[in-house]
Formats: sequence, C-alpha cells, structure tokens
Amino acid sequence: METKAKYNPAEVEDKWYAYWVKNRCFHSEPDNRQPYTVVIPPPNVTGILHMGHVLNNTLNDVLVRKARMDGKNACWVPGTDHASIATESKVVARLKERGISKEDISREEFLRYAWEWKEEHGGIILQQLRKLGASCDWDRTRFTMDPDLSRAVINTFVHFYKKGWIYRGVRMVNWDPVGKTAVSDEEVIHKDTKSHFYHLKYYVSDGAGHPTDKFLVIATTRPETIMADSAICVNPADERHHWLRGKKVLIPLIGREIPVIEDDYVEMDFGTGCLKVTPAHDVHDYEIGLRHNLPVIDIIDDDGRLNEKAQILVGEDRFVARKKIEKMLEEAGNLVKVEEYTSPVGYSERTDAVIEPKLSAQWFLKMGEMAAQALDAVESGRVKLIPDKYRNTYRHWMENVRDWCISRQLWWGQQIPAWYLPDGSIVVEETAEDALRAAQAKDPSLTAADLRQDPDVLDTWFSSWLWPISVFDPQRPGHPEHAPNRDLSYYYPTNDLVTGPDILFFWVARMIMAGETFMGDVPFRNVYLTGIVRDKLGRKMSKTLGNSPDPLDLIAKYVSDAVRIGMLLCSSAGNDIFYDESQVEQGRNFCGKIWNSWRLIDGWSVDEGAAQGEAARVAVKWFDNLLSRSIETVEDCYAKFRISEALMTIYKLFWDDFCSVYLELVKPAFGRAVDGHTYEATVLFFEKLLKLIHPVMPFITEELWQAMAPRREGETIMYQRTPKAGPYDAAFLDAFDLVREIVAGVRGVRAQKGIAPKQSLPLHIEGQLPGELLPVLEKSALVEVKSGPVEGVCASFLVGTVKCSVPMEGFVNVDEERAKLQADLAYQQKFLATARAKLANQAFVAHAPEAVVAAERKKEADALSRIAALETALSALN
RNA sequence: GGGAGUAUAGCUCAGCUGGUUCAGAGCAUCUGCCUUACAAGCAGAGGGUCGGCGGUUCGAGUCCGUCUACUCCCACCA
Repeated sequence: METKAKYNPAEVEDKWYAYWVKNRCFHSEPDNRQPYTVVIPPPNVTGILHMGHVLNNTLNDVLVRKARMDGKNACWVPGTDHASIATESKVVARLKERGISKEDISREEFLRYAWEWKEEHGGIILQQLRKLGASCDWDRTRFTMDPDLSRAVINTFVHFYKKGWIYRGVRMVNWDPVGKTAVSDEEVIHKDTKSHFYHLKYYVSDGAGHPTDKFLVIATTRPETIMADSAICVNPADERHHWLRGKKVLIPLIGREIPVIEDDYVEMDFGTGCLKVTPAHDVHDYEIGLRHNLPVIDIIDDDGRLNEKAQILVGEDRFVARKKIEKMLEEAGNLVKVEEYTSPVGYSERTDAVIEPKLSAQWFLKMGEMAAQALDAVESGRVKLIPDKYRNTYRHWMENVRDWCISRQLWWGQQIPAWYLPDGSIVVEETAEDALRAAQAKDPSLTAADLRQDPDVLDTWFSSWLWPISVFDPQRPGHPEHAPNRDLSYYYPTNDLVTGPDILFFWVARMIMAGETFMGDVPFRNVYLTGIVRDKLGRKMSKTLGNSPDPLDLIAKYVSDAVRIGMLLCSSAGNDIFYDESQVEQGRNFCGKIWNSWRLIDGWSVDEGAAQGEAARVAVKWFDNLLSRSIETVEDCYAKFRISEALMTIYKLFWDDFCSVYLELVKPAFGRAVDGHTYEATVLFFEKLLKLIHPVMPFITEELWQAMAPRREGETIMYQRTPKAGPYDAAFLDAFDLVREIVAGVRGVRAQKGIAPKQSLPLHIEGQLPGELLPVLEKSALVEVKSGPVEGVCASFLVGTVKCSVPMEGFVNVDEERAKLQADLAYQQKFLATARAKLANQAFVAHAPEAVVAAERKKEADALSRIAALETALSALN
C-alpha cells in the first residue's frame, strides 16, 4: 500500500474517532487488571471549549492513553456540571429575550425552560472534547443533576444535618444582586477599585431632633447607605471626640437621630476617626451592631435598589443613588469634601457584580473536622500536589477556613430537602414523603399541604465535591453504611486529577473532604495543577477580552494532534502557560515529518535476500540502543509528571535521531532495494516510535499504524503495549555520538575549504574509535578512513580524544593554514594556563574531590598533547 | 496590609545532592541549499555578566541575605 503524499487530518480524525467509539475502545469495566482512573473536572454543561479545557484535557488524555498502553484498565469518566448560578443567569437572560421575567413564572415552568436549554446546549462541550481526541468512556457520561446524582447530593445534606454539621443561621453573606443569590466567600473576588471618599457632616442633635451648630465629620465610600446608619462610632481612647459622649447626631437629609458610641474597632488615624455604623450593609458594622445592640436597617433590596426604608431615593440602583445623594448632600451643606480613593471591592466571580454584604438566613456546613482531615491528607502525602508549592497555600486555607455557606437563592440545582412546619420548626429528610412522616410524628394532624420546602438550592460545589464517588456509585454519598458497589470499590480512589489551581479550594479540597468522610480514603493520589493559559502579553485568556482563540478553529486550521502538542510544549506544571500559535505550528510540522518519514520507508523496494551492509547493521544496532535509553528517559519523565519533557525527548528522538541520522544511514541508494534485515528493523523502530508518541498524537499514529500492516477489525494502536526499554550499551552510544561529531567536523572542513559535499575525501584518524563505526563514518561523511597522521598539509580538528585530519594537497594555501594552526595553538595554550592555575591552587587540590582534581589534570595533559600535535603540524607546513 | 512563587538566549522553558555533558533544549533569527520522504524541509552559524547588590565557600544559575520587577493566594481600615 502506498501512503498518500499529503496528510489529510480532517478525514483521519473523524474516521478514527468514530472507529474507536464504534469498537468501544474507551470503555472500561472492572476486571482483574490494575485500574487507572481519572474523573474529568466537569465543565459547565452549557459551556464551550476554551484553551484552558484544551490544556487540561490534553494532559488528562495523555495520562490516560499512556496508562492504557501500559496495560492498565484505564477509565476516564466524562461529564458536566450544572453550574447553578452561571446556567441560571443564562436561562434568565434567554427568557428575558422572549419577554419573560423569572418573577412571572413558577419554579416548575422555569425549570422546564432550564432543562430545555440544557438539552439544547448541554453536551456541546463534550462533542468538542471528541475533536480533541479525548478518550473518555462516554458510556459513563454523567451530569451533576442526573436524578441519581442529585439524590446523592440530597442524601449528603441529610447525612450532615443529622450529624449536626449543617445548620441554618442568619449571617452577613456575600450577596450578588445580579444573580440575586448569596455566594460563598470563595466566590468573591477582591479587586482594587477606584472610588471616592466622601467626608460628611453629621450635626449634633439638640435632643428634640433638631440640629445644633456643632457637628462631626465622618468619611465613607458609600454615602448611599447613610439612611441605614444606626450609630456613629469613635475609639474610646480618642480624646478628640470625647465631647461627643452621650450625644446624638442627625443623619443628613433624613434627620433621623442616632447615638454616638465607642468601640475599639475604630482606627483613630484612619479617615476622621469617626465611623458611621451601618449594620445591615457592612460585615464589621454588623459585628459592632451586635456588640452594642444596634438596630439593623436594611435599605437595599435583593436587586441592589434602595427600598422604602431608605425614605429617599427609593427604587434607585445603589450606584445611581450614590451619584444622586452626593449632589443632595452638597446642596444640603453636608458634604465637606470628596477625595479620590482606591479600595478593594468584592465582585461576584460568576456575574462580576459588586457584592453587597447582606444579612440573610442561610444554610451552613461546619468545616472544622473535615478541613483538619483534608489538611492532613495533603500534609501526610496521601494526596500529592504537583507542583508542591501549592501545599503552603493549601495549608493556609485549610487552617483558616470558615463554615461553608451552601444555600443559594436560585432554582437551578438541588433544592434543599428541608421542610418548614406551620410552627416554624424544620424537618430534614431525603424525600417529601419522609418529611411528612417525620412531621406527623410531631403532629399527626399535619398534611402535605402544611409543609413548605425551603426554596433555596445547594451550591454547585456541594454536588461536585461528590463527583469522584457519585459517578461510580451514587448510592454511597450520605450513606456510609452502604457497601460500595463493584465500580466504586474497583475504581476508587482515582489516580490522578488534572485541574487548574484556581479551583484548588472550591473543588479539590472539598473532594478530599467528601472522600475522607464517605470513603475513608482520599479521592485521588496525585493532583496535577496546570497553569493558567495566558496570551503572549501575559493576559489571562478570556471570552470578554476576546484574546482566546477558538480551539475548534485551531484544530481545523492545523491538526488536532498539533494543537495537543502546541499546548503540551509550553506546559511545565504549575507555571502559567504563555500560549503562542507558533507552538501549534511546530506540532503541525512534526505531523508532516512523521508522515513523510513513513512515506519514505513505505516506498522502499525490499530485496529479502540481499546482504545487510555494514553501515546499516551498525545503524540498526545504534538506534536499538538509543531507543532503549530514550524510553527509559521518557518513563522517568512520565513518573514525575514532566509531560512536556517526555514529549520533547520523543520529538528529538523521532526527528533528529530517527529521521536525520538513522534513515539517512540505512536509506538505499537511488534505484536500489533495501535488504530484508534492515527493512524489518526499520519498520519495527517506526512502529515503536508511533506507540511512544501515541498518547500525545492519537490520530496520526493510529492512521499510520493501521497503514503499516493489515490489522484486524477493532485492532487499535491504543491497546498496543508501550515499548519497553531493554539494556543498552552507553559506551557504544557515546562512541556513535563521537562519529556524528566527526561527520559534522568533515562537513565543516568541506564548507571552509570549498570542497564539494559529494567529493569523497581521505580522512586520517588518530585515537580510539570502535572499528565497527568506521563504515558509518565513511557513509555519512563520504570519506575514506585511514589511520595514522598525515604527511604534509592537512586540515585537522579534534573531537574528544580523536584527532581527524583531511589531507589538503591541492585544496588550500599554506599561509592560511598556518594562520589557523597558530590561532588554535594560542587557544590551547590559554586552556592549558587555566588548568595549571587551578592545579597550582593549594586549597583546590586539598578540598576538591579526587575526581575533580583528576579531571583538571586530564585537561592539562590533553592540552599538552594537543599543543604538541599542533606544533608538529606547523613544522610540517614549513 | 500578610504570605507564597517566579526572574537563565529574541520567545517558551530544562538545569535534581554547589565542582565532572555548567552555561543547555525547542522555537525564532541569520547563511547556504528546490539533494529523487519532507522548503511545514536539509546542512551550518550567531546569540546569555543565569534580574541588581552583598555574603558563605578553595569554588555559586545552584546555598544565605537584601533590593528590584512581575504573578498568584489571603485580608473588605470605614
């Protein structure tokens, strides 16, 4: 069969992916082999593939394919995440386009729309992963809101509730006015934001609600919240404000009277030393309010607008209100000055809205015990973080973690299984029926209509933290008494997790908690944390910046294999990745090289009976040795998760050693046939190389492996074994490298002296070189090797301890040659002087290891002999 | 404000226990080649005070201190 001149990736990729799927090559069932398990970090169900996914899933796929070829039972579970807040806001936006507001429809109707949306867009990203070659076990595809996975989440909630770890509490939470839900502390991103620092006069009251001419000045960044003030607070040690003790002041514009109180929290030298206390809209103020029993006046609604309690600017958005009230305060004479001010402001991770601290009733999960366990898992090394610099960050977080706010005021997600009874008490059960039964145990007269389920849903991470367990056995979470099913006991714990460091706490830490709690074991052994993909300017790739290429465009333009290579080439673990299209180009070029090298081999005519030439025989021996050594290196790289280094090793082996050196050596002369021995060896090498690179380049390797020989239906390179490293002769490999250097040296001489590359030359060699390598040298350098020195004019160069000389009679003029030899001599003398100076240093000789001193002595001796040789050559010229 | 990380060739990065393949790789650049697998290629070449300063040592990309720059994490001085 003749390989086509051009590689046609589009055809090849679709063909082989369909073939793999059809033959269920990705599917895994428990058996008596050792499992290798990974679960995908589930992408948002409505998301689309971006470069971060490409990086992640390429690494994952390489590990999985490698394990599969190592003979392990490899299982990569794919799936998607319901991403409650992100998906819900997309659905809300879509409804809005149709003129429907979420408020106008029932929960059931809304969820119907949401599921519709999910059916339409869900899975797009999984289709895209196929383009990338991801070898996921699609039969196991899971969604965090699959009925049984949702059930697992509910059961988990009930489990923790009954254990006393889940409680309902009124807390200051991070309110997202766009998503209209509370978000956890981890979902708040603080960004330095330019704002203004308003200095406002508060007049002291005369006791009857009228202003006196005395006043104090407070500084605030949020003048729109003054209507919610409950007090003015000063530091008790601050003598400047002692005159205010026991006084009341009036809130500007609305004239409400509030007391002046004292609390150590207030910094005397910040602002004016007077703090307006607004318990409803600031975490610290809330705490001060608790200490001093201050009323909480909430003037901001869920959507970030001022409500009637504000009395003025009712219905205005908080930022509009800020602008308007500035003017009002100025007109009223309360505005002293406005300063430019930069302060950290919290933004919602999902919607980018400015977080509003808001007091509300939420559900919390106690973290203490689980955090301690999860910390220990990493500290003890049961879970290894790669790179381990993340251990510090991880420890710090685990030691300072606060209880987890797990309720979200959304509809898309698992609804909290808590039912309120008419008397205000709560029952928490796995189902409505159980809840009713529990309620009736308290009061037999109750009916289902008397129970009202908590409208909130659970944080998405409260379902994804179960992922490594629930994808295998959804019965298990929340029910530690259930024996794990066959899948779970076989596949758990998984081996490696590849994910970004940005979700180390959101997800990784919590999976460890869930694993320890429900399985008594960590969910994975190694966590490989990738970098964040950035563009050439160092900016994070993001949709909003528009600096992220569409991976599918890249795949279409180059090749899937090339995109994978481009990603891997620059991905050292833990460092950010500066993506550049030229790396993908490099990958594409490599595909072309591999393709063409097979075209060469495929095009040879073979003469089975012909004797193997000496050069070919040695070349085969050499590449066989080299292959073994390289495989050893590659295995070592994989073991250390140095994937890009493993790739580079194979890349150079394939391109430089196999193509540039080996094939050139064994290539038959034009019109001649290759002998059978060499041909077989070459084909075997090529196949081994394909297997080695297959985890990185699945498509082209399958195409060529199938083209190499007739294969049975269903056979695939995916299930071939990784080539094993045999013993190798390191000295022989070194000697061969020496020959390569000599070849380069001869080329240098040809170039320098203007001798045609095809003109055969005599080459005199002095020094040790294994005799079997001489034919290789003769063939590659096109020389005729002779031993011993040259009489007369010659061009010489030194490779290691081997001196090579090419007679130059008729090629060069003597003056030039003399000048060159003299320059060489000067250099060698300098070299000698350096070595001697070092040896003259008493301290060096006394302290340095024996071997080092010996090396220095050898340098000295070598230099001396070279100098002698150069002097001989010089005198021969004269 | 607290903590962590990074800094090596134009770019992306290796460099493990200080000395021996310690100054490396790939890409890019330059020069010469359309040589019958491959110009997406082949054969060569140039390029770095290992961020600055100081210290330890006989000897420092490598260890210590310090400064600078960038990145990340944590923290809402209103």
